[in-house]
Formats: sequence, structure tokens, C-alpha cells
Amino acid sequence: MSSQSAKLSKGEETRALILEAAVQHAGVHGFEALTIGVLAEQAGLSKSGLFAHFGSKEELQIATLDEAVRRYNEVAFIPALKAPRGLRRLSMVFDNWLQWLERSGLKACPMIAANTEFDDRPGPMRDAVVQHMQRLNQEIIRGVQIAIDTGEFARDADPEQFAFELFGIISSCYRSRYLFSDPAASARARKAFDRLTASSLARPERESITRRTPK
Amino acid sequence: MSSQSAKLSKGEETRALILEAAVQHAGVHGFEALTIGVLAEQAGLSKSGLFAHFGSKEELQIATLDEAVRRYNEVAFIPALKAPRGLRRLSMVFDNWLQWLERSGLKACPMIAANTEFDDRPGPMRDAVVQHMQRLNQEIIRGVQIAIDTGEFARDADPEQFAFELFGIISSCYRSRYLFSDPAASARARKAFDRLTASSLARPERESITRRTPK
DNA sequence: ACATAAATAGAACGGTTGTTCTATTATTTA
DNA sequence: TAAATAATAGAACAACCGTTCTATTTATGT
Repeated sequence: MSSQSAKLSKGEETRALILEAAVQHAGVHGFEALTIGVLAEQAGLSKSGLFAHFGSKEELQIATLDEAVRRYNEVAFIPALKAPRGLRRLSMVFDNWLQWLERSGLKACPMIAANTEFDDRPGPMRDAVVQHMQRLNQEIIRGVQIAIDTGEFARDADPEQFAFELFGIISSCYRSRYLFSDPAASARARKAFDRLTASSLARPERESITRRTPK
Repeated sequence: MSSQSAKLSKGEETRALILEAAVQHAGVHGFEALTIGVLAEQAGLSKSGLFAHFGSKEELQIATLDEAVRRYNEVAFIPALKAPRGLRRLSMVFDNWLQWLERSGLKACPMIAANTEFDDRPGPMRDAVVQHMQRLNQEIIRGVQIAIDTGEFARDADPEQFAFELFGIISSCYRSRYLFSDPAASARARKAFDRLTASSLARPERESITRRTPK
């Protein structure tokens, strides 16, 4: 089940090795702390040797973000597409999202780090973050639209609002986990997600669910 | 209506001036980028002159975070306490939270920056962040509990779950605003908040609200 | 195997980092 | 106003930053 390219040139090989360390480091210490020297030592290279692979620190940062997103898609998003269209797929996208750090062996999420680090600092790095996040947002919106099409969600459900709230749940889950060290974080996120989907369900189903604890 | 101390010593005065610049800088560029040199230049001081006020970079970071939290309480949280107990107060806490950056003239939120920057990096700075955020979380929980006591919220409403989701809405609002530049961000946050409170309302009210668009 | 190209090392660059000194001013207190 | 104290400046420190060179080693295509 090895997914990609058959043969890596020496350059591509070490580049991948560098990005492995870089993704890990960026998540924990941020993209600005992604220094050439530290990274070179961590990868067993000289500063100039590592530098030659990217040409500038900024390009290294962008390459690291790209790699993080690539991994997210590989271990979380794409696998969720094998779930049947509609609510179940949406639910799997959500579950995989919550688990993607453990799946890829990361201690912290580089995407979230990049998000807050560059959301108010114009430049190529910010542009890259915006592009990636917009795309992810669009995927969620599309997933909701599909759930409307299957008839599971109400026709007047609001995909953009759904995506907005979904991002919020993920954010809060990360804070609960890594800042508050709350073991119930994932359960709370699940509960929030269920409440979110319940409010989007087509009417007959929705009533039956909101009333399931009538007393 | 000038709230605090009558007279500032020269030291306290420049310290406040430094922290003004520091809070602004930390929000945009992060707490690690809170360098002595840049900050000294920005405040019109020598490096060593500024340094003497804090003793270490770490203490400067902590002082900056403390100042940011103090301001948040001053312009957002405390003013919301004059709203009547219960849902209306909770609603005002939420509104003021969404507006506190403009109210204090900040371009980015230092608390959120600190949150993602130190959530996975042990040390005194992380401890300070955790403490502040736990306290804020506790205030929200207490606000929900009050709304239960007034009878507005159902007796089985879950204050911790409410706080969890509230944090998520705020987070998502910031991303929508500053990363996506979405002018509808605040409106979406409001809508999410209304949906959140609706699901916590005492039964009679809740039914009347969830059914307000029966068709 | 050999020529060509790619990958890496090492030294050096000016600049900045946090921090520690010693002086020298300002400010407060008596 | 004089003495004591606090606030600030300036120079120096080793350590690191990103980047640019020139060599030298290693991998690649024929």
C-alpha cells in the first residue's frame, strides 16, 4: 500500500527528510522558529547544505506548510472520501480531522500554528495559508451541499455557516486538549458536532432528534 | 471615569508605555518575536534601559500577557457585568468579546497568539497562559450557571459544554475575520451563539424557538 | 568507466539576539 | 536643597540569524 513515487533522487530524499523534521518543529515552535541552523543540525546537514534545498527561509516555510497540508490530506481527508456521500462522509471527515495528529505522529498542528501566526502578517506565507484554508473550507461546504442533495440535510441548511461552526469546534478541541489537557475534549467536540448536524437535518428527522429527551 | 492609580512614578510610566507597544507587537508578531531591541527602539529607549524593567525576556512576555488580559477585562468583561444576570449578561460578554480588539485599538489578539504559541511548550509562559484561560473559561461556566439559576436555561444545560462551544465560535470568528477577511464573520458568530443558547434554553422557551420557522 | 551535473561542506559576512557590566543622568525622599 | 535612590545609556559579550561564496564530494546518465 505504498502510495507514491517509485524512486527518489538523493536530493528529493534528503528534502523529504528535512521536511519531516520541519513539519514537526513548525507545529510545536511555530514557523518563525523554523531556523536553518536548528533544522540543519536536526537533519544532520550543514547549514548551507540544507539552505540549498530551498533558497530562502520563506520558501522553506512555505514548503513546510505544503508538506503539512499534503499529510493532512493523505491521512485524514482523502481516507474520509471512501465513506458514503452525505452525512456519514461529513462525519468521517470530522473524526479523521480530530485524529490526524496522532495518525501522522505529530505533537502539534502546523496548520493551526500557521493560521494564527500569519493571519495578520501580509506576505507570501500568509497567502499560502489563506489558500490552503480556503480550500479546506470549500471542501467542507461541498460536503454539506452533498448532504443536502442526499436529502439528509434540510434544503435551507446553510453550508457556509456549517463550515464556520465546524472550524470552531475543531479549534476548541485543540485548545481543550493541548492547553487545558482535558481528556473529555474529543467527546465534547463530538457532542458539539452532533448538535450542529442535528440543527441541519431535514425536518422530519430533526424533530425526532431534538425531542429525543422530551422530559 | 479614569479608573486607576492617581500618580505614576517615572518607572511605572515608561513601563506602561513599553507594555502598550508590547501588547500591540505580541498580537501581530507573536510573543517570541517580542525582542528587546525592536521593542526598545519602538519605545524610544536603549536596550539595557528597557531590559532593566523586566530582568529577562520571559518576564517581559509574561508581563505583556498579563497586560493584555488586564485590558480585556477592562474593556470587555467587566463592562458586561452591568447587564442583568443570566442570558442577557452572557450575551453581552459574548458581544464585548467579539469587539474587544477595536475597543482597545489592537490589530490582533495577544491572548489567541499566546494560546497557540505556548499550548505545547512547557514553561512559565505556558503556565501563565493556562491560568488566564482557565479563569476566563471558569467565568463563562459561572455565567451559564447563573442563567440556569434564573430559569432561562434548562436545569440540565451543560455549562462546560457551553463554554467549550463558545470558545470555538470566538476562534472561528477571528479566523473568518483576519484570515478570510469575511465581512459576515461577526454575523455568523452571532448566529452560532443564538443556536447555542437556543439549545440550552428551558423547555417551554426552547420549543417555541426551535419551531419558529416550522415550514 | 567517464563526463556531467547535483548535492553537500565549510568558512565567512554583517546583523541581531539576550544579557551583563559600568557610568551617568533623572527623580524621589528627607 | 542635599542625599539617597531609581531610571536610563552605552559599550561589550558570545551566540545565533539568514545568506553568499568557493571547494569538494557524491550521485547520475551515457
